[in-house]
Amino acid sequence: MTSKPQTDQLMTIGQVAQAAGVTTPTLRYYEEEGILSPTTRSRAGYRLYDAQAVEQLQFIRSAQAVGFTLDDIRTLLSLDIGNAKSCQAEVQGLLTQRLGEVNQKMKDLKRVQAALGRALDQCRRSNGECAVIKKIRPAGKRRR
Amino acid sequence: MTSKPQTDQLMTIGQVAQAAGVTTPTLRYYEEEGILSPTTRSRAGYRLYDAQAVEQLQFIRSAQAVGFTLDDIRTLLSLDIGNAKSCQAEVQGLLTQRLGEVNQKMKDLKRVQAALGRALDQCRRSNGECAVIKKIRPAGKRRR
DNA sequence: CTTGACCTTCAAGTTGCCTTGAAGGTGTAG
DNA sequence: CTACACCTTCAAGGCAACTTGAAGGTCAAG
Repeated sequence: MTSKPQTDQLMTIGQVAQAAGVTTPTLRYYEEEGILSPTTRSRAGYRLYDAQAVEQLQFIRSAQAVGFTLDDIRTLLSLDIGNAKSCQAEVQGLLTQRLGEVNQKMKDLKRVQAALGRALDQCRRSNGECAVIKKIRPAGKRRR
Repeated sequence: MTSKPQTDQLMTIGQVAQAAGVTTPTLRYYEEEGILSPTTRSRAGYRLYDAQAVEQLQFIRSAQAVGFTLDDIRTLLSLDIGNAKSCQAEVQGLLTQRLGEVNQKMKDLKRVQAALGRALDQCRRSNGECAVIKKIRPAGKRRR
């Protein structure tokens, strides 16, 4: 047969999950929630995703990491972020509003960064002094 | 209670809640979780907080807004962020690690910002074209 | 001394975002 | 044909971070 072209290949749920660093139940959950659906299904009913899905998942995880809910993200994705073709005053307004939220988060993040930086600075400055050995918990479970 | 708690005065749970924009059950929950405790109690058992509590709450809400869990935040606060006096190699390591996470979040946030910016840009560029009026949901419930 | 806005504790309920388990079909290698 | 690693659906379970409700105590104002 003709060798399959690299571009536009479809992937199974397991391959996408692996590539994006999520689990397969999570992908099924995202479909159920209308956040990310497979491009098509195989004859046997297997979910098949295109390469774009991995990029979208990366966007989703980034947005989640900075505090957006899946509900927020669904709305954002519905605006066809990246290759927007929908654009009404309403859409523009929503985008502008969300950009405002992002800017607020930027401030929040800088505040946290500054606090950590200050603490670390003071920590280094007063070195070789502290006698008390504080027990540090190994930083709870990552990623909600 | 006194209607004007000016300098260095202690505040009741309701006053703190109002000043920080949270609810009183949330403050009680934070105490239960060991995240923020009142400085003292009145004779009748009322929680009394000092002014610092409001600042700490602002830090907590900022950290939450950018995706840190209360568990993360408890750890950070236990390091006495702001006026650090504890400092061991372990603590320094943890702070450095957390700063790394913050930097990752900065990247995530910029990715989201870029995507929104791109969409808005394309939106403005192709104005007066789109015929389809898309129904926009009024942006789900804010704050997880 | 009563009213009404505060405060208290304790317990149960809710929402978001998955995770885990059961029961079974699919596809390729040996 | 048999393993075996995939895939399927459906249902239940779990954890974080609150929220809500019940039952009652506190306190300055009228």
